[in-house]
Amino acid sequence: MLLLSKLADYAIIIASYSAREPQQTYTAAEIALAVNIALPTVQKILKRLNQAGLLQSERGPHGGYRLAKRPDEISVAQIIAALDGPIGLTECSLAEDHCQKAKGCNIRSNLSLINQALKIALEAVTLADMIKPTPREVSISLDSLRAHVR
Amino acid sequence: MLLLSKLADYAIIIASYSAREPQQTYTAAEIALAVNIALPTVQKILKRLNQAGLLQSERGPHGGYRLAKRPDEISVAQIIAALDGPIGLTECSLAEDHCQKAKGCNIRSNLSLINQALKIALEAVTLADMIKPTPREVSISLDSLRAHVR
DNA sequence: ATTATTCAGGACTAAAATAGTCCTAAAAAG
DNA sequence: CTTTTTAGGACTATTTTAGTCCTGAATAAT
Repeated sequence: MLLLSKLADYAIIIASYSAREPQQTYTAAEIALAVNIALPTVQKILKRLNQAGLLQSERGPHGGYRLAKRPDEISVAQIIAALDGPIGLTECSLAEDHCQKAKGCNIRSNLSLINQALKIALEAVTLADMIKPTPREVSISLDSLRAHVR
Repeated sequence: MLLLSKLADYAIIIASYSAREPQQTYTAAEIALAVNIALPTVQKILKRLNQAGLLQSERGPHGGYRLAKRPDEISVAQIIAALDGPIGLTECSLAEDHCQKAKGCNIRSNLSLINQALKIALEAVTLADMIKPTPREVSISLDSLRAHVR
């Protein structure tokens, strides 16, 4: 069971790449070369990140993409959402109208808590965290997570 | 972005259903009727749960399926794994040989922590929890989660 | 024994999601 | 006005996933 689509996975790599030089503008081609992903795919991903407001773009010569915000203001959750849509454990954690299959299904409240926890965890990790060579303090995210759920 | 496949989702419903009468043996047909899922699909799921050792089966008249362990000994994580395979955020969280795309990729340690946290959370929730009408103490899982990650 | 019931195993099909590519247009710079 | 580069979206191919079906084996009852 894989959580992220390939595209979202790539997107995290790409965003992390440009987070290392947040001022710098990179063309799609440069990024494709740097992260070793096919150019058309990179282009697609950059467009989506741009539409989601996570990147800024500029056309023409010397154009390209750069982060629209500071690395610590862009969460992994935002990147995933831009590529894969909203995060949910099951269909029914997204739907407003609760689960059609009414039988056997007021069961899932525990799962929805896990879902929430996951969301919060992904929101807590930012690009700034991603480019740190060795991670240490995801405990921060877990604290906030506890706070939310308890 | 959906975390669980439909099949895994169904599996949780089905397992929860038989967790309410753990001694009772149910035929595939009975369960299909009760949870309102197509019989062949239910059969497929029951077989996989059985193969995974979560259910016991008996053939012949009066045959059927029942839980192989107590409800509090069967975690949601086990059910998901039986249907969707091992839980992982990305390809590279499963692979032993770390990420081929070496460029830009010693980046993911934070994600793998989230992955771990998710796993632990799913392991902490059992069928016994699932059949409680109102959930309260996922905080337990989060504590153990904190313990593991910190 | 024979028959009815039920699971076991796995092949197969169909549908949907995903990944990946490509084309045309628009903006910017020189 | 030509080159560079993104914008938008259509399109195709691939892979996954869901769902169905068939044949065989175990069990129980008559």
